[in-house]
Amino acid sequence: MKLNTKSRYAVMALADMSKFPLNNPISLRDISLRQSISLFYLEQIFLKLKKNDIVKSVRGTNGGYVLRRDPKNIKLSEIFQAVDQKVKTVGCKKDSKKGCNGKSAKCITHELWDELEVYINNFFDNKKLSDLLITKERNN
Amino acid sequence: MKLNTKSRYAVMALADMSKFPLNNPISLRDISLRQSISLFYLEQIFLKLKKNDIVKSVRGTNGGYVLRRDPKNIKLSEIFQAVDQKVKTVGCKKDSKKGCNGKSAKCITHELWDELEVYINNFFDNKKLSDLLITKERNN
DNA sequence: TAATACTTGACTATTTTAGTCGGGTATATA
DNA sequence: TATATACCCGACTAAAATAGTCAAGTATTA
Ligand code: FES
Ligand code: FES
Repeated sequence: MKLNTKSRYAVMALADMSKFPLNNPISLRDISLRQSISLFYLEQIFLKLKKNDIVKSVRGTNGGYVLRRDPKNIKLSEIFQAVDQKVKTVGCKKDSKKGCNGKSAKCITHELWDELEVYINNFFDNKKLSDLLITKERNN
Repeated sequence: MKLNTKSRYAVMALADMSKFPLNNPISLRDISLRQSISLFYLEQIFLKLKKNDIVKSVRGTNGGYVLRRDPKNIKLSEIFQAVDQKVKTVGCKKDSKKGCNGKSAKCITHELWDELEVYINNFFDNKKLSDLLITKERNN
Protein backbone atom coordinates (compact mmCIF):
# COMPACT_ATOMS: atom_id res chain seq x y z
CA MET A 1 0.00 0.00 0.00
CA LYS A 2 2.07 2.89 -1.15
CA LEU A 3 1.92 6.09 -3.07
CA ASN A 4 3.83 6.48 -6.32
CA THR A 5 5.98 9.42 -7.31
CA LYS A 6 3.72 10.52 -10.12
CA SER A 7 0.89 11.51 -7.83
CA ARG A 8 3.23 12.82 -5.18
CA TYR A 9 5.03 15.02 -7.68
CA ALA A 10 1.81 16.18 -9.27
CA VAL A 11 0.53 17.48 -5.96
CA MET A 12 3.91 18.85 -5.02
CA ALA A 13 4.26 20.77 -8.27
CA LEU A 14 0.76 22.19 -8.10
CA ALA A 15 1.27 23.19 -4.50
CA ASP A 16 4.44 24.94 -5.56
CA MET A 17 2.54 26.83 -8.24
CA SER A 18 -0.19 27.94 -5.91
CA LYS A 19 2.28 29.80 -3.75
CA PHE A 20 2.81 32.30 -6.56
CA PRO A 21 0.41 34.85 -8.04
CA LEU A 22 -2.19 33.00 -10.06
CA ASN A 23 -2.50 33.83 -13.77
CA ASN A 24 1.24 34.19 -13.82
CA PRO A 25 2.73 31.41 -15.98
CA ILE A 26 5.21 29.27 -14.11
CA SER A 27 7.73 27.24 -16.08
CA LEU A 28 8.38 23.62 -15.38
CA ARG A 29 12.04 24.47 -15.26
CA ASP A 30 11.47 26.61 -12.20
CA ILE A 31 9.34 23.98 -10.50
CA SER A 32 11.95 21.40 -11.36
CA LEU A 33 14.68 23.44 -9.70
CA ARG A 34 12.68 24.43 -6.64
CA GLN A 35 11.24 21.01 -5.93
CA SER A 36 14.07 18.84 -7.25
CA ILE A 37 11.90 16.92 -9.66
CA SER A 38 13.16 15.84 -13.08
CA LEU A 39 12.07 18.28 -15.76
CA PHE A 40 11.27 15.50 -18.21
CA TYR A 41 9.15 13.74 -15.66
CA LEU A 42 7.29 16.94 -14.88
CA GLU A 43 6.52 17.40 -18.56
CA GLN A 44 4.91 14.00 -18.61
CA ILE A 45 2.87 14.80 -15.57
CA PHE A 46 1.73 18.23 -16.69
CA LEU A 47 0.58 16.93 -20.02
CA LYS A 48 -2.00 14.94 -18.11
CA LEU A 49 -2.88 17.76 -15.78
CA LYS A 50 -3.51 19.89 -18.81
CA LYS A 51 -5.67 17.30 -20.54
CA ASN A 52 -7.76 17.18 -17.41
CA ASP A 53 -8.22 20.93 -17.24
CA ILE A 54 -6.36 21.43 -14.02
CA VAL A 55 -3.79 23.71 -15.63
CA LYS A 56 -3.52 25.50 -18.91
CA SER A 57 -0.33 26.12 -20.83
CA VAL A 58 1.25 29.27 -22.21
CA ARG A 59 3.84 28.60 -24.85
CA GLY A 60 6.92 30.55 -25.77
CA THR A 61 9.32 32.71 -23.85
CA ASN A 62 8.09 33.54 -20.39
CA GLY A 63 5.49 30.85 -20.84
CA GLY A 64 4.66 28.07 -18.47
CA TYR A 65 1.61 26.68 -16.80
CA VAL A 66 -1.25 28.41 -15.03
CA LEU A 67 -3.77 26.93 -12.64
CA ARG A 68 -7.20 26.89 -14.21
CA ARG A 69 -8.99 27.40 -10.92
CA ASP A 70 -8.37 28.75 -7.49
CA PRO A 71 -6.52 26.19 -5.31
CA LYS A 72 -9.56 26.27 -3.03
CA ASN A 73 -11.53 24.62 -5.77
CA ILE A 74 -9.08 21.93 -6.78
CA LYS A 75 -9.60 18.62 -5.03
CA LEU A 76 -6.74 16.21 -4.62
CA SER A 77 -8.99 13.52 -6.01
CA GLU A 78 -9.07 15.39 -9.30
CA ILE A 79 -5.31 15.51 -9.42
CA PHE A 80 -5.01 11.82 -8.76
CA GLN A 81 -7.54 11.01 -11.38
CA ALA A 82 -5.70 13.21 -13.86
CA VAL A 83 -2.46 11.30 -13.51
CA ASP A 84 -4.30 7.97 -13.78
CA GLN A 85 -3.77 7.14 -10.22
CA LYS A 86 -6.69 5.09 -9.07
CA VAL A 87 -7.04 3.79 -5.58
CA LYS A 88 -7.36 0.08 -6.12
CA THR A 89 -7.76 -2.20 -3.17
CA VAL A 90 -10.08 -4.87 -4.53
CA GLY A 91 -8.62 -7.69 -6.55
CA CYS A 92 -11.59 -7.97 -8.87
CA LYS A 93 -13.26 -5.89 -11.50
CA LYS A 94 -15.88 -3.95 -9.63
CA ASP A 95 -18.65 -4.17 -12.18
CA SER A 96 -18.01 -7.79 -13.03
CA LYS A 97 -20.04 -10.59 -11.53
CA LYS A 98 -16.87 -12.56 -10.98
CA GLY A 99 -14.76 -12.35 -7.89
CA CYS A 100 -11.02 -11.85 -7.62
CA ASN A 101 -10.45 -15.59 -7.62
CA GLY A 102 -12.23 -16.10 -10.91
CA LYS A 103 -15.21 -17.67 -9.20
CA SER A 104 -18.74 -16.56 -9.69
CA ALA A 105 -19.25 -14.89 -6.33
CA LYS A 106 -17.43 -12.00 -4.74
CA CYS A 107 -14.84 -13.19 -2.26
CA ILE A 108 -15.08 -13.18 1.49
CA THR A 109 -13.06 -9.97 1.80
CA HIS A 110 -14.51 -8.01 -1.08
CA GLU A 111 -16.72 -5.78 1.02
CA LEU A 112 -13.85 -4.90 3.29
CA TRP A 113 -11.60 -3.71 0.48
CA ASP A 114 -14.44 -1.90 -1.09
CA GLU A 115 -15.01 -0.06 2.15
CA LEU A 116 -11.31 0.77 2.35
CA GLU A 117 -11.36 2.15 -1.15
CA VAL A 118 -14.26 4.44 -0.34
CA TYR A 119 -12.53 5.47 2.86
CA ILE A 120 -9.33 6.49 1.09
CA ASN A 121 -11.13 8.22 -1.73
CA ASN A 122 -12.94 10.27 0.88
CA PHE A 123 -9.65 11.65 2.06
CA PHE A 124 -8.73 12.86 -1.40
CA ASP A 125 -12.19 14.19 -2.04
CA ASN A 126 -12.15 16.34 1.04
CA LYS A 127 -8.69 17.78 0.57
CA LYS A 128 -8.17 20.86 -1.54
CA LEU A 129 -4.92 22.09 -2.97
CA SER A 130 -5.28 25.17 -0.80
CA ASP A 131 -5.16 23.00 2.31
CA LEU A 132 -1.47 22.49 1.68
CA LEU A 133 -0.63 26.13 2.09
CA ILE A 134 -2.19 27.09 5.37
CA THR A 135 -0.11 24.87 7.62
CA LYS A 136 2.75 27.24 8.09
CA GLU A 137 5.18 29.35 6.13
CA ARG A 138 7.84 27.31 4.46
CA ASN A 139 10.95 28.40 2.69
CA ASN A 140 11.32 25.77 0.02
CA MET B 1 -2.13 3.45 -4.43
CA LYS B 2 -3.03 -0.16 -4.43
CA LEU B 3 -3.14 -3.20 -2.26
CA ASN B 4 -0.96 -6.20 -3.00
CA THR B 5 -2.02 -9.81 -3.05
CA LYS B 6 0.05 -10.78 -0.06
CA SER B 7 -1.97 -8.70 2.36
CA ARG B 8 -5.23 -9.46 0.60
CA TYR B 9 -4.60 -13.17 0.76
CA ALA B 10 -3.43 -13.02 4.35
CA VAL B 11 -6.67 -11.45 5.45
CA MET B 12 -8.69 -13.71 3.19
CA ALA B 13 -7.09 -16.84 4.53
CA LEU B 14 -7.47 -15.81 8.15
CA ALA B 15 -11.08 -14.86 7.55
CA ASP B 16 -11.59 -18.28 6.04
CA MET B 17 -10.12 -19.90 9.13
CA SER B 18 -12.26 -17.94 11.52
CA LYS B 19 -15.40 -19.37 10.02
CA PHE B 20 -14.50 -22.75 11.45
CA PRO B 21 -14.30 -23.93 15.05
CA LEU B 22 -11.25 -22.36 16.65
CA ASN B 23 -8.57 -24.66 18.07
CA ASN B 24 -9.25 -26.96 15.18
CA PRO B 25 -6.18 -27.05 12.90
CA ILE B 26 -6.95 -26.03 9.34
CA SER B 27 -4.61 -27.08 6.59
CA LEU B 28 -3.34 -24.68 4.01
CA ARG B 29 -4.41 -27.16 1.40
CA ASP B 30 -8.03 -26.64 2.41
CA ILE B 31 -7.71 -22.89 2.45
CA SER B 32 -5.99 -23.02 -0.90
CA LEU B 33 -8.85 -24.98 -2.40
CA ARG B 34 -11.64 -22.97 -0.84
CA GLN B 35 -10.18 -19.56 -1.59
CA SER B 36 -8.34 -20.36 -4.81
CA ILE B 37 -4.99 -19.19 -3.56
CA SER B 38 -1.76 -20.93 -4.51
CA LEU B 39 -0.69 -23.35 -1.79
CA PHE B 40 2.96 -22.36 -2.13
CA TYR B 41 2.11 -18.74 -1.78
CA LEU B 42 0.02 -19.43 1.30
CA GLU B 43 2.95 -21.25 2.86
CA GLN B 44 5.05 -18.18 2.42
CA ILE B 45 2.39 -15.99 3.97
CA PHE B 46 1.64 -18.23 6.93
CA LEU B 47 5.27 -18.46 7.86
CA LYS B 48 5.13 -14.76 8.58
CA LEU B 49 1.81 -14.94 10.33
CA LYS B 50 3.28 -17.59 12.57
CA LYS B 51 6.42 -15.63 13.33
CA ASN B 52 4.19 -12.77 14.38
CA ASP B 53 2.10 -14.90 16.70
CA ILE B 54 -1.12 -14.56 14.80
CA VAL B 55 -1.39 -18.28 14.18
CA LYS B 56 0.34 -21.33 15.54
CA SER B 57 1.13 -24.45 13.60
CA VAL B 58 0.36 -28.09 14.21
CA ARG B 59 2.50 -30.45 12.19
CA GLY B 60 1.77 -33.86 10.84
CA THR B 61 -1.36 -35.54 9.62
CA ASN B 62 -4.50 -33.60 10.45
CA GLY B 63 -2.28 -30.70 11.25
CA GLY B 64 -2.62 -27.19 10.03
CA TYR B 65 -2.79 -23.75 11.48
CA VAL B 66 -4.79 -22.45 14.42
CA LEU B 67 -5.60 -18.85 15.27
CA ARG B 68 -3.77 -17.80 18.40
CA ARG B 69 -6.53 -15.46 19.50
CA ASP B 70 -10.19 -14.88 19.03
CA PRO B 71 -10.90 -13.07 15.73
CA LYS B 72 -12.41 -10.29 17.83
CA ASN B 73 -8.95 -9.55 19.13
CA ILE B 74 -7.02 -9.62 15.89
CA LYS B 75 -6.62 -6.27 14.24
CA LEU B 76 -6.07 -6.01 10.54
CA SER B 77 -3.14 -3.74 11.25
CA GLU B 78 -1.39 -6.64 12.96
CA ILE B 79 -1.92 -8.82 9.94
CA PHE B 80 -0.52 -6.21 7.60
CA GLN B 81 2.45 -5.67 9.80
CA ALA B 82 3.07 -9.40 9.92
CA VAL B 83 3.34 -9.73 6.16
CA ASP B 84 5.62 -6.68 6.00
CA GLN B 85 3.03 -4.55 4.40
CA LYS B 86 3.59 -1.02 5.54
CA VAL B 87 1.45 1.85 4.47
CA LYS B 88 3.97 4.17 2.91
CA THR B 89 2.81 7.44 1.47
CA VAL B 90 5.71 9.73 2.27
CA GLY B 91 8.72 9.74 -0.02
CA CYS B 92 11.20 10.30 2.76
CA LYS B 93 12.49 8.49 5.79
CA LYS B 94 10.26 9.62 8.58
CA ASP B 95 12.85 9.95 11.28
CA SER B 96 15.44 11.51 9.02
CA LYS B 97 16.02 15.24 8.93
CA LYS B 98 16.20 15.10 5.16
CA GLY B 99 13.22 15.45 2.89
CA CYS B 100 12.17 13.23 0.02
CA ASN B 101 14.13 15.37 -2.42
CA GLY B 102 17.38 14.96 -0.54
CA LYS B 103 17.25 18.50 0.75
CA SER B 104 17.57 19.42 4.36
CA ALA B 105 13.96 20.36 5.00
CA LYS B 106 10.80 18.32 4.69
CA CYS B 107 9.03 18.99 1.43
CA ILE B 108 5.94 21.06 0.88
CA THR B 109 3.67 18.01 0.83
CA HIS B 110 5.20 15.99 3.61
CA GLU B 111 2.57 16.81 6.19
CA LEU B 112 -0.20 15.87 3.83
CA TRP B 113 1.15 12.42 3.14
CA ASP B 114 1.88 11.93 6.76
CA GLU B 115 -1.71 12.72 7.55
CA LEU B 116 -2.87 10.29 4.88
CA GLU B 117 -0.70 7.57 6.33
CA VAL B 118 -2.19 8.05 9.77
CA TYR B 119 -5.65 8.11 8.25
CA ILE B 120 -5.20 4.79 6.47
CA ASN B 121 -3.52 3.14 9.42
CA ASN B 122 -6.53 4.12 11.49
CA PHE B 123 -8.73 2.06 9.25
CA PHE B 124 -6.65 -1.03 9.79
CA ASP B 125 -6.33 -0.37 13.48
CA ASN B 126 -10.06 -0.22 13.97
CA LYS B 127 -10.94 -3.28 11.95
CA LYS B 128 -10.93 -6.69 13.55
CA LEU B 129 -10.87 -10.01 11.80
CA SER B 130 -14.28 -10.70 13.28
CA ASP B 131 -15.72 -7.72 11.43
CA LEU B 132 -15.45 -9.70 8.23
CA LEU B 133 -17.86 -12.33 9.37
CA ILE B 134 -20.85 -10.39 10.53
CA THR B 135 -21.82 -8.87 7.21
CA LYS B 136 -23.92 -11.73 5.98
CA GLU B 137 -23.76 -15.44 5.48
CA ARG B 138 -21.63 -16.42 2.55
CA ASN B 139 -21.21 -19.76 0.93
CA ASN B 140 -17.64 -19.66 -0.24
C1' DT C 1 5.93 -46.85 7.48
C1' DA C 2 3.26 -44.16 4.65
C1' DA C 3 0.89 -40.09 4.17
C1' DT C 4 0.05 -35.61 5.56
C1' DA C 5 1.32 -31.02 6.40
C1' DC C 6 4.32 -27.56 8.11
C1' DT C 7 9.51 -25.32 7.25
C1' DT C 8 12.78 -22.76 4.87
C1' DG C 9 15.41 -20.61 1.52
C1' DA C 10 16.18 -19.74 -3.05
C1' DC C 11 14.71 -18.82 -7.57
C1' DT C 12 12.08 -16.57 -11.53
C1' DA C 13 8.79 -14.47 -14.85
C1' DT C 14 6.06 -10.63 -15.23
C1' DT C 15 4.56 -6.17 -14.29
C1' DT C 16 5.03 -1.64 -12.63
C1' DT C 17 7.58 2.31 -11.63
C1' DA C 18 10.30 6.00 -12.40
C1' DG C 19 12.27 8.11 -15.14
C1' DT C 20 14.87 9.48 -20.00
C1' DC C 21 15.19 11.01 -24.56
C1' DG C 22 14.56 12.89 -29.22
C1' DG C 23 12.60 15.56 -32.21
C1' DG C 24 9.12 18.45 -32.61
C1' DT C 25 5.93 23.42 -32.42
C1' DA C 26 4.53 27.99 -30.70
C1' DT C 27 5.68 32.55 -28.90
C1' DA C 28 8.04 36.64 -27.07
C1' DT C 29 11.66 39.69 -27.32
C1' DA C 30 15.87 41.71 -28.89
C1' DT D 1 13.55 38.01 -38.31
C1' DA D 2 16.67 35.31 -35.49
C1' DT D 3 17.02 33.13 -31.35
C1' DA D 4 16.04 31.44 -27.09
C1' DT D 5 12.52 29.77 -24.28
C1' DA D 6 9.18 26.57 -23.06
C1' DC D 7 5.44 23.57 -24.07
C1' DC D 8 4.18 19.01 -26.90
C1' DC D 9 4.19 14.10 -27.52
C1' DG D 10 5.44 9.50 -28.23
C1' DA D 11 8.64 6.05 -27.56
C1' DC D 12 12.00 3.87 -24.94
C1' DT D 13 14.46 1.65 -20.83
C1' DA D 14 16.72 0.34 -16.34
C1' DA D 15 15.56 -1.00 -12.04
C1' DA D 16 12.58 -2.46 -8.56
C1' DA D 17 8.58 -4.73 -6.83
C1' DT D 18 5.18 -8.29 -7.23
C1' DA D 19 3.35 -12.63 -7.49
C1' DG D 20 4.24 -16.56 -7.47
C1' DT D 21 7.09 -21.37 -7.89
C1' DC D 22 10.00 -24.94 -6.40
C1' DA D 23 12.98 -28.26 -3.95
C1' DA D 24 14.39 -30.50 -0.25
C1' DG D 25 13.57 -30.92 3.95
C1' DT D 26 11.23 -32.24 9.25
C1' DA D 27 7.56 -33.54 12.47
C1' DT D 28 3.44 -36.12 13.49
C1' DT D 29 -0.23 -39.28 13.28
C1' DA D 30 -2.88 -43.18 11.74
S1 FES E 1 -11.78 -8.50 -4.00
FE1 FES E 1 -13.62 -8.47 -5.12
S2 FES E 1 -14.05 -10.58 -5.15
FE2 FES E 1 -12.22 -10.60 -4.04
S1 FES F 1 7.45 13.35 1.71
FE1 FES F 1 8.65 13.72 3.45
S2 FES F 1 9.89 15.31 2.71
FE2 FES F 1 8.72 14.94 0.96
